[in-house]
Amino acid sequence: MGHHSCCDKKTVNRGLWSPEEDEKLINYISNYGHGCWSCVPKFAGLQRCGKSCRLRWINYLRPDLKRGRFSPEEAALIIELQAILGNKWAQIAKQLPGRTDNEVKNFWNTSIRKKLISYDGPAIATFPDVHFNGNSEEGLFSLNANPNWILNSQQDQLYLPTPTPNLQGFDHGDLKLEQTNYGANLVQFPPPMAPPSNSSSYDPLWSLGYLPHENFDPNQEHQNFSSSGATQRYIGDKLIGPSIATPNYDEDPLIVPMIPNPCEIINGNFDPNQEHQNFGGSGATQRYISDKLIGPSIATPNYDEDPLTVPMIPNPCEIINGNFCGMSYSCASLELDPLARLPHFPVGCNYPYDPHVPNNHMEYMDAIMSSSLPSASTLSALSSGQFAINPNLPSSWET
DNA sequence: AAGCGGTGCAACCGCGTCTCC
DNA sequence: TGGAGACGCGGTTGCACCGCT
Repeated sequence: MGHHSCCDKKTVNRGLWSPEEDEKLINYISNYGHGCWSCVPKFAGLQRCGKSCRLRWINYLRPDLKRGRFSPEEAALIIELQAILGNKWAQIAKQLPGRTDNEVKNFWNTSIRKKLISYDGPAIATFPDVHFNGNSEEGLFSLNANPNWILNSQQDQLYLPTPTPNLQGFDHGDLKLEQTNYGANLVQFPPPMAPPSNSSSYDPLWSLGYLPHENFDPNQEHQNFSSSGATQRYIGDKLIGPSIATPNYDEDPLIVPMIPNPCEIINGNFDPNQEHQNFGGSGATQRYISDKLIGPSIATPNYDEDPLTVPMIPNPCEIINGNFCGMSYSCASLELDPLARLPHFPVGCNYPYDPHVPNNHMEYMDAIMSSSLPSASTLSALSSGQFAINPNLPSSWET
């Protein structure tokens, strides 16, 4: 267990910081800035190593830190970002003003991950090959957080649950959701664009990964994913989602379905044996009885016949909150920097899932959700049939 | 009231990356 | 170009606190 070079001295204090040490560090950095961290303890009169000073300042003494419990919005954002980025706590923390990577990491490990682990069994047992950014636990989380992504392996289509009725009337700019036709829930994405140069001006349409398309017709059948197989798409020299099917829609735009939310699952009302909650339909079907997977291949939902054939998906914010209200998830190519489409979550805003709160915070969360869908690697796993969905969910994930 | 276990968080550790010479 | 030091990050540990018995 080697120490940082400046920490080798036996005279260096370790362990908890005393108020006096804190004061010294605050005074020094307030007056001079930290500059070279290795020099800070010397000039500040601290018997600490520079690394320890840096950690103490960043994680505890910084004046812009927001202490206290994580809000549901922050928790939801952490969950979503973790699904996107994996355990990149520093990057996640950058999206949470006033929070440190250590804080986010601790919150994840103590509060969120526990809940996922407590509800892991079937998902792990059923889908041992799931990898998400090379981290099996992240894959596990993705499965649990979004347990109802259904991919038609034959058509290379990723079926995502439809929006909940709560979203009726929810207007994403020019995008109109049509609840009664699953095809209408496939949102069309034009070719990805660069984010606005002024990142401070949040454009919900950009964050959602799409722009209004005047030719969008929610009733057109071919708004499903193309059956022509996976198509590679590039932005510049960047490969975008090699396993994501290119939809045959006006020969160009990406079509991505919206994801609904699983009130029933979260609330414990989900019954996998109920027909409308199955993922049944044409093609091979996966069914669960209790927690056992019945049938070897991927379900193909038949949404045309029964618009209620809607797999549900948990809403992370609701998971944290212990209650649930619906909202949509949208999907865009995640090979773009997902954070480029993520706004900073407004601090102290109202809980955006509250359907009674008529503000546009829903869009923030939608932006988050839109970025939380599987990465290309996950989609590859989906398309190769490596895993499917286990509808068994905890009856309650109270905070 | 005391013991015990669980929980949350501050801090440490090791390693990868960056920067400078 | 390579080496050394500094920095940043993710994983882990240890301890204080709290609730339960």
